Amino acid sequence: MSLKKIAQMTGVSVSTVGRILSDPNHKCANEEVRKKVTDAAREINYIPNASARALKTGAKSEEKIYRIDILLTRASHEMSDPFYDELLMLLEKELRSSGCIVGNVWHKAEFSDEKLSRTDRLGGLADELYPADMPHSDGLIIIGKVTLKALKLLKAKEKNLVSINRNSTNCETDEVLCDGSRIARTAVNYLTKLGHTKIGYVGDCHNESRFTGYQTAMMNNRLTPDIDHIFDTLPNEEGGIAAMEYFASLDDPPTGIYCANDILAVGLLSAMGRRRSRGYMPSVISSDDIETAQYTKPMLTTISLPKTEMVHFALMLLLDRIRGGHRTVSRIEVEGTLVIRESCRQAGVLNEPEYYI
Amino acid sequence: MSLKKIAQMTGVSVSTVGRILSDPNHKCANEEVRKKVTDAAREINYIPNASARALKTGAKSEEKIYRIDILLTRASHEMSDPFYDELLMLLEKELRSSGCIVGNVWHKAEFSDEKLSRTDRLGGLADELYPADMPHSDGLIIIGKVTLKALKLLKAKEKNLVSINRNSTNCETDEVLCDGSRIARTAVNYLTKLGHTKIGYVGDCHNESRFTGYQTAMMNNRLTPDIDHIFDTLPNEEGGIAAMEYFASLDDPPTGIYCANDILAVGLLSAMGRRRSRGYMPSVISSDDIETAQYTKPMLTTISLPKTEMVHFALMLLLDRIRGGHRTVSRIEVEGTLVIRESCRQAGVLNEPEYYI
DNA sequence: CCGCCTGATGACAACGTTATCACACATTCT
DNA sequence: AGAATGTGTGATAACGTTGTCATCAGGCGG
Repeated sequence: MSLKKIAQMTGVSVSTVGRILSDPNHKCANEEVRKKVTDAAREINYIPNASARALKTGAKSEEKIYRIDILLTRASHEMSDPFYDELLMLLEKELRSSGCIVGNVWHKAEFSDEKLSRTDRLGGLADELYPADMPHSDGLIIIGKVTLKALKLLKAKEKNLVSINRNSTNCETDEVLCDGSRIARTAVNYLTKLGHTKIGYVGDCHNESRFTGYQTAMMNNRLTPDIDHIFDTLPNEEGGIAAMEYFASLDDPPTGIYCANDILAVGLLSAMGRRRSRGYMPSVISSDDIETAQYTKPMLTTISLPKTEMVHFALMLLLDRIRGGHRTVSRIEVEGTLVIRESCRQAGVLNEPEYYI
Repeated sequence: MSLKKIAQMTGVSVSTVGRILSDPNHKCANEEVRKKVTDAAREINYIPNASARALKTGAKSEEKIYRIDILLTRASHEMSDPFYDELLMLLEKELRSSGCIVGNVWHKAEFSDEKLSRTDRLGGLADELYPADMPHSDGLIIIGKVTLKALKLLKAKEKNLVSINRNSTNCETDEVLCDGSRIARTAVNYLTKLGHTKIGYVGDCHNESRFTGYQTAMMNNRLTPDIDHIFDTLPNEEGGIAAMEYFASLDDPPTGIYCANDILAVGLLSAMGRRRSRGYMPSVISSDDIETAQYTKPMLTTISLPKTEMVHFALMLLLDRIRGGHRTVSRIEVEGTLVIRESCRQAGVLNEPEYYI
């Protein structure tokens, strides 16, 4: 399979074999040796190694190695949410193991914060990411939400881009997403299957598909959500704590609570631990499945988003676009999976006190 | 441009640089060294030499050739719709050009016809496709609708499968689809942009996302569809003809008509040709973009489904599943594109009579 | 005869990367 | 304390090819 092999077969040097087989003109060697070598080459069906040849000659490689940039954006209230960091980590891993190299990694809030989205500010940032003179990377993967304006500015600079997000679609770029509504429904359905009828919601109530999912799931189960059981808050740990304190103060609190994301539930559970004397220990379910969900007390039952697959698909979509496999805007939708741990109990059964030390 | 260069810049060995830059896990080196190296790499815009890498690692680069089966199903009323045949043709082409082998190609109605979906009948068909002793292909691509029961039986026999469809999701398997509702909205929006306010619908009105899309688009444009302008029919050529005859008989017919698919529009246009004496020549738009849409008179304006990309993605999804790239059910959604030909005119302007010879 | 050219050949060093080994050093266990 | 384990490194050897050089034989003119 190599020049060396042929050299051994014929008893001549590697140099001679290489010379004979690579020179198109039949002028470079003794006729007798040449025949011996070409015969041997034919016999073992010799195919020159393109990589080695390219390496030596410095020519273009057969398979290009792509350089991919990453932009991680989050709104200011999402700063504490580890979900994005986990995605980022997995994405870098995926890039490397797919033979790509990680270019610039930006971590910015300005692109997703509405209040900062004045065009000039955004233009400045887009220029910062892609200065006129700098050589481009081959593509950009955006994690998190980006305002429409910012997206258009970015798209003007870099047309190979794909975004990964918890949910919601922007319809402007290739995108990997999870149907937030479906996720919420799965969560609520699980609570009802456990017998819960008074099911609360904690999280953002505006422009949040998980909230609408909660509503439809309640409706489908013929339950009408008590207005007092809906706690509208920014999705962070403090919000969870506040929600717990609020619910515990109610005369008729929900027995099951769906938190729009894990970090809310983490806050809620920690508050529950501190308040265990009150005896109010509702079942809690959320969605995302961040790392810490395995280490709460009780361990958090949640709808797990397939983070590994999300970054996998994002790269797949991006590479396909770079290579010209598709041209129209495309979306990949993945599904969440219910991961049952400890934080949900049958209705009427309190969570075990020993969890809350 | 090489590891050596970076090694010189940072003062560490080539080995360390290589290890840091190619190891997917962040765990292989001192954090300080790692930062120094990655920074230097970024600075000189390092791109690994693919040839060298392939040379070193890719000595064993034999790519498996997969054998893929195809199942084309259609309901009895869809038999005349060439959309599926075009998908099939493109899919076979895509398979071949991707180095796959086309296995069995079945063309069956039984799997999608509800009335035939008795379990024993379906079990028999699933057995026919996959007899117990026959060696499996590597995967199956389904074009068209399949009843849920049939899908489950098939899935039991062949777990690598993906389905391609006009719209609607089954949530059971990997799937490539087009949002029917969005397509209908694009079509209706185009008609309103041309000034039409009396917009009719021709097609299936039950369980058809294109119909709901028509309705929401009308609502969004503050138009209330006249009940007389909605023609409920099976989506075939006869239905289009019948619709035309029906609309022409109305005192106040729609000036623009959205047909749920091209084959309806083809029928409608042919009827319009024969009836031109009546002088009723509405704008007509539909969706799918089958081949014949280019050859009607007038040429059909339609929302084109990216058929090539659909089959491309179907194979991509299937191969990724076969190779273990993802495990949860995933969906790829593609978008239709408005293709403006001749069949839509400004409101108030009749279609040119010369089109209808 | 010597020196010079020519043509054929082999030895060897690159190309840039990754894999293997060995070493130094820190940590833990017996 | 000493041994066993684990960590971060660097030196080095491949991978298959091509380019550079040295060698060697033979032929030529001087």
